[in-house]
Amino acid sequence: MKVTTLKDIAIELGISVATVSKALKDYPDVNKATKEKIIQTARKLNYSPNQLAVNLRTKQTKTIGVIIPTTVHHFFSKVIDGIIEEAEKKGYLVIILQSSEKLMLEKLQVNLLIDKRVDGILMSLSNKTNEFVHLKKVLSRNIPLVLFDKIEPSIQCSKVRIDDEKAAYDAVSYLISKGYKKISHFRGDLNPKISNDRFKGYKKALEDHRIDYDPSLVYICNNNTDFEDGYNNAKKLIQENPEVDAIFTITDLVAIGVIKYFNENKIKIPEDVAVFGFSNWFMSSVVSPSLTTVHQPAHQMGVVATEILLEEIEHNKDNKPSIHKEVILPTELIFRESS
Amino acid sequence: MKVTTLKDIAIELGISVATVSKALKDYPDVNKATKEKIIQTARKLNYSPNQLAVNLRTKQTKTIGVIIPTTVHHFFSKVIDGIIEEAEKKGYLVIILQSSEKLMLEKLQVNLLIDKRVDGILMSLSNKTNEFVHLKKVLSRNIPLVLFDKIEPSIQCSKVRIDDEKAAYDAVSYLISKGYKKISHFRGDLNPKISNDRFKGYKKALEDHRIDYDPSLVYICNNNTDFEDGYNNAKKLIQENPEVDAIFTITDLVAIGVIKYFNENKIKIPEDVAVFGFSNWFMSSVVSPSLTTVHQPAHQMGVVATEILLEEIEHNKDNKPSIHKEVILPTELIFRESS
DNA sequence: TTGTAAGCGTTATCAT
DNA sequence: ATGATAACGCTTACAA
Repeated sequence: MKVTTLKDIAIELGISVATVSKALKDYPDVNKATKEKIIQTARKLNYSPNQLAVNLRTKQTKTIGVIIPTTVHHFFSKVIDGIIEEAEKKGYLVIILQSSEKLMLEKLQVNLLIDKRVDGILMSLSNKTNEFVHLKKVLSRNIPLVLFDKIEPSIQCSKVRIDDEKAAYDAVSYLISKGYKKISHFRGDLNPKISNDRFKGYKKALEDHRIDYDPSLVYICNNNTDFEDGYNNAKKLIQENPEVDAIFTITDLVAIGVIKYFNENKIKIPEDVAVFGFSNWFMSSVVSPSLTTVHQPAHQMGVVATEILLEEIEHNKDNKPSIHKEVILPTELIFRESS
Repeated sequence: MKVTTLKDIAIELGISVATVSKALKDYPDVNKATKEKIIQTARKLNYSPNQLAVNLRTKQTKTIGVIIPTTVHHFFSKVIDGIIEEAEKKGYLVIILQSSEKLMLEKLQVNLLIDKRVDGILMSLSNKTNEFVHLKKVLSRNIPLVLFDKIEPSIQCSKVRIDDEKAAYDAVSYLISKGYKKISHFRGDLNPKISNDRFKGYKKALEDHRIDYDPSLVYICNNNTDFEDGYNNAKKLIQENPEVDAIFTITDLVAIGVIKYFNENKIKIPEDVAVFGFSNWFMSSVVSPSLTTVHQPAHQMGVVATEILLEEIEHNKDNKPSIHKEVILPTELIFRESS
């Protein structure tokens, strides 16, 4: 089936393309009768505008790009959900790219999106991202950029995140208030800000409550902060520091690995060792014992980041100078059985 | 920063746009020296082609569209991962849309993708989809379409799926071989083919092993086949059919809801009641007791569906008649503690 | 009220 | 080897 264009309609009716275009876009200066005719034949020929042509002409694509480390992750899949939901609501399409935690890919993907002329870009940086020319390139092209979750403070753009340091501080302070003293931390990679912030919060809570910080109680999750990290680190921890009485983990998945190991080895939670997760992933309420954790508003983060991005896009169109926002979404401690 | 176009380069060098275009596309008929100059200035001016213009001209967007019921789902997030991975490998971008199990949205989104001139579409149908004009519209426009997972047999296009009936049959047969006799089934919605196929497999296994089919042992998961469905149906089941000795569930999430309820109520798994899941979601190996289930190759399904789609797209370009494939990916029973 | 024509940034044919 | 030109399908200022 041939695809109908404005020209086809124009020829069919023996009028000009311009008039057809105007009629279909509801311009006031077109005769009611002709307009009616045009709409009729448009419908008859099953016309729908070629967005490529529209985009080229109007210089906007009604499309935003998203670059995240991975889609297979409870947190990111909820963020994506929020992004798509909000974007669709405002008539925007969403192109999703995965950096797979590789800086090189991330740079490449930024270029892809720029060439594709997306109206704006949403990013959560890879754990390996330690230089930012690609982000600056986006900004220098005047393409709105919003960073969320894994952000870089030095980049001049809007950001949506939680206060990781405070959340970690609160979590560890709670453990301390419950009487735990030998508190281990299973932290994330050394590079990402969120990982460092949570670590800082952990350390600060100890200090503020006069507990000596013991570096040997800190374990790094370098297997992609996965279930296995929790499982394996728990094993090591118990061997190396049998006197430990609590663990604060960088994320729920790691905590669930810990729980699995402890359950298998008859280490009682929280009697022998308490466990505190991070994210409030759905599964954390389901495992046994259920996991005490920090609620992180993933879906909302997607929605808010997209709202801000679309605002900036509209702003940009009107050539107004853009004002960047930094939104810090509230977190909440969720108390369950594990501590 | 102004975005560089071919024209800018041409002016800078005092030559024609045509030559610049050819040089950058490595046409043979351009002088080596001028070509060198052109490439230099292109780099200097940070040129990258405006894909919108390229697309309009070449009539292909190197973009594919994906419509799925939801992204927040272990199965679909793995499929997406496979799709993006394969698409990126071949230089295609991926636009993702969520139907949220609404037929109306699904139809709308098909139109969006058509207008956007995507080169092909990948779909897993919503549970509510019971008419297919929108799919036929895609085909009549000669846009390659591949259905996966939730498919519709009557549509003439390529399909990638598993053999749900056989997988369910094998699962239930296994339960029977282990001596279970009162086997309940927590099934999915009444409309989707996969839900009906799994139900058919369940029923056929009973019949083939001379166990009477008892409709009162079949429960429907109508809360989006969620954790709650498992939990609530388990409660009802135990009240209404205390003599039940096994449950085959439509999906792992439901099974995990069952496990939660049983654990809370000291019903022993598998001694009192065995549980069999479906999907082999990562969590199924982690819960206690670990879940016996059917392995469903989610990531591979995404990869294969995309491979087929891109093949058809290339085929289409050469105006060859397209041959549709139906690929059935193998499943596998994964035996763990719950049965 | 309708139509003409330029232009968005490319590509590709056909002259030169 | 290079360039002029039309075309892709649409929008929009301007002319009729």
